[in-house]
Amino acid sequence: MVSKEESILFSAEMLFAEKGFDGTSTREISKAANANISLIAYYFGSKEKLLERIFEYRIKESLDFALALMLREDLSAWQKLELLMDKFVERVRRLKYFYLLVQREKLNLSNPAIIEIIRNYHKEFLKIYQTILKEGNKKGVLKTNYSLELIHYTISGTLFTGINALELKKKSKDFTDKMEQKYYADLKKHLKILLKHLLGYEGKI
Amino acid sequence: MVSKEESILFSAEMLFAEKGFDGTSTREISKAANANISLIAYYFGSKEKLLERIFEYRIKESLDFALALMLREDLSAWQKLELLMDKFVERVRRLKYFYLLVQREKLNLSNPAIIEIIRNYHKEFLKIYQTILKEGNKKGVLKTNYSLELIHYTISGTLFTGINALELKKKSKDFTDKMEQKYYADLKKHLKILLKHLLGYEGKI
DNA sequence: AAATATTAATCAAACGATTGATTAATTTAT
DNA sequence: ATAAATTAATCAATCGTTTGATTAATATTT
Repeated sequence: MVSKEESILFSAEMLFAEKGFDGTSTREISKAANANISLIAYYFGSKEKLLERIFEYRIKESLDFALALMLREDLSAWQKLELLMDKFVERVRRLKYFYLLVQREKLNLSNPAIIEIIRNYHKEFLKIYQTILKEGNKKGVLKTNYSLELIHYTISGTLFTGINALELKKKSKDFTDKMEQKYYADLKKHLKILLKHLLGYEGKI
Repeated sequence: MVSKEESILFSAEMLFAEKGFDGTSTREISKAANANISLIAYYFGSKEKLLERIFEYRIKESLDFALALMLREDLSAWQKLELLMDKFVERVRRLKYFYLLVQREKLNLSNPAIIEIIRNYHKEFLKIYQTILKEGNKKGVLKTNYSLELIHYTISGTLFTGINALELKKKSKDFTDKMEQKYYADLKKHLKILLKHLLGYEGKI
């Protein structure tokens, strides 16, 4: 049982992701959420602030999983990176609407509050990389002289571009579930290979 | 001296890129183009068809440069790839509004005509990679067993993600022209390193 | 060469529909 | 009975598009 407030939030997330912020009307949102249109103002203040709330809601939980991973002591640095790639892919897959929204807003850069959230998210993500890499560097298995920023662009760029292209493929009728499974498996493997090369990891993946 | 038709086309390209299709009104476009609002219908039929015309206009010239590069006989396969990376970066930089638009529409997938243009563009680009790689493979300097599609996702994903992040950086006052120059140089280098690893190139870059 | 007809380009004004937001009234829960 | 949640109705503003008229240039006929 979800409240009207949550219903509006989730409906808006999906609609904003699929049709864009300006391409989605408050009436569409309220209809999809089965809520009266004035409840948007009642719970969120405005359409714009509803968008901001979606970001706050999702980002809050977004870095936690990476942070928790970083602190695990039963894994080597490289194992952490491998797991990070797997979990990152799965997360973007599970929250595809939200990450579509993130990509849209990265192109927009019009809402200052959201710009700040994205900036901070990026910064925190780099920190996590850095912590893991320092650990791997101490043991001499990973090199850290390569630009972390460029590595991050490649990892997230490959992931998002790959998943967007998948959405295009899925529009074809002859694209099966099995093919989708393989697609995600290949993508995960590819991300690890990229990291292996860029970080000079010599072990098996 | 540009005609009103061109003026509308270029103004719309910039506005659609910066504010999105739905975020841009026909009145804004006509004002930016210094043209009467009815000229949009007169020259293009509708706002939607104006968007399609922008794609047709830019895509037509877009593959030509890659095609011409592919046919050059004075360059080795690896040299062609290096040049392709340089030119690709420079092109996206020069036509940043258009490539912003492309990224937006890759998230949208609502206009069938544009979906088809993007699909074809992607297909043609893969062909060009393939032709160059076959040539490099014949001489044994490049391996071609790696997925071309994944390589393309990584190259274009890295490029677009990098350039989008640059736009975010440029919003800071202390980001100088010199830093931007270095940023682009580093990005080009990084793309070549990615290719080198993924294609198993052993020579110097 | 002059007069007429046709075309392309441009304009201000208006169209009906939809937009995000707000009001005041009503229902529901505490 | 008070507070919180929800509703229908309404607001001014803006949306994409269309209209009918005007200008200037070109083509055709006399």
